[in-house]
Amino acid sequence: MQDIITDKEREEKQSELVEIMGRISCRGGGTALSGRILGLLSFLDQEEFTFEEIVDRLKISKSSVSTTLNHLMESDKIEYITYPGDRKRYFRIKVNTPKTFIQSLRKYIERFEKVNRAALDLKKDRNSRSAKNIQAMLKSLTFWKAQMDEYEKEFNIDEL
Amino acid sequence: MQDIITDKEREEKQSELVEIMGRISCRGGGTALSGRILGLLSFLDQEEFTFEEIVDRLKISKSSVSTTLNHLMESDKIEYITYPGDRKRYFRIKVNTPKTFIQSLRKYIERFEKVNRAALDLKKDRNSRSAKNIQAMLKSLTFWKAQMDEYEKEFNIDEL
DNA sequence: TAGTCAGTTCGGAAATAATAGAACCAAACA
DNA sequence: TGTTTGGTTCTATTATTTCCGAACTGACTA
Repeated sequence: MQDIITDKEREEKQSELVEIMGRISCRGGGTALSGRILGLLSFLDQEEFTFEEIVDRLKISKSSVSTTLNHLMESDKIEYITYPGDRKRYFRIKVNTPKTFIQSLRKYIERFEKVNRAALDLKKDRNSRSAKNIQAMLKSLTFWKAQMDEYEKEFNIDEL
Repeated sequence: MQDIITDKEREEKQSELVEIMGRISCRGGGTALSGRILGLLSFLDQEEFTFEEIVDRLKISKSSVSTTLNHLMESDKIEYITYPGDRKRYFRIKVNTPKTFIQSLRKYIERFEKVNRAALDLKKDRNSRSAKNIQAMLKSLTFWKAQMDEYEKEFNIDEL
């Protein structure tokens, strides 16, 4: 049964989700603030927000918005567009963020793998408990890297 | 060509890796200290370490070691064993840690999925740019959850 | 040329997290 | 009974992160 919901109610609920995103984003490598900005650009019905709108709606300082927007652009999570005769930048989420998400995870995994491989090479006894554990770990890391390749193949959306 | 390496050199290199683990572990949800403890228990040739040995080797305070060891045990990364007539606890890494690693990731993904699904439900226009982006995201989250199931099946080592 | 607009940059305050220090405690033991 | 061993717990201290305010900048505009 579909509830009838007013636009105002809808927006309130959306704003709640924005706050939740802020909370989630702390884990997942981001600040509360970057999470809320991502939520705003993603969850509201409005598709593009100016700098000022973001400041007003989220009630965060211009400086924080400025630095956070730049981080989010650097990490390819958002982008902005402009309109002729309008100085403002209109920010919006960049489509298909998940790919970049995986890329940073891959980097982490690769680093981890490297250290563990080095540690294994230094082991006196490769059949020791801890050496075997490292081997098991490396095996599963290999699994995940393969899965990532799979993923990139499957979701390989055309880059801009 | 295999290099000949003395035990001393080996241990030095292993200790270096322990420090690197400390650095890596910051990302990956842990403290530098917990990373170093994991490295110590995992990378050295010695398989079991007492509380005191950890304190001495890593030069961190008893209190920090105590709390960190307890965290690591809670999150199933390490365990200890005892020997009759010896009060000391002998700490060692718990085999097959990777599984628990995936479990925490899964929890995060599920939370993220939930918020995004809620946001999608609140969208006025499901064909809007941001709505489509959410849909794409959800699709890839589904992919990863399936991959995790796959992983657990493949690496399903017998629980203690 | 002065003034506004749309931000950026710099310094620091506030909050939070990580680590240490010291006192404490329970079990074993002399 | 007092003392040592093997830790724990509670309270600082220190470091780091996050965020803000205020001053600044460069492009445009009146």
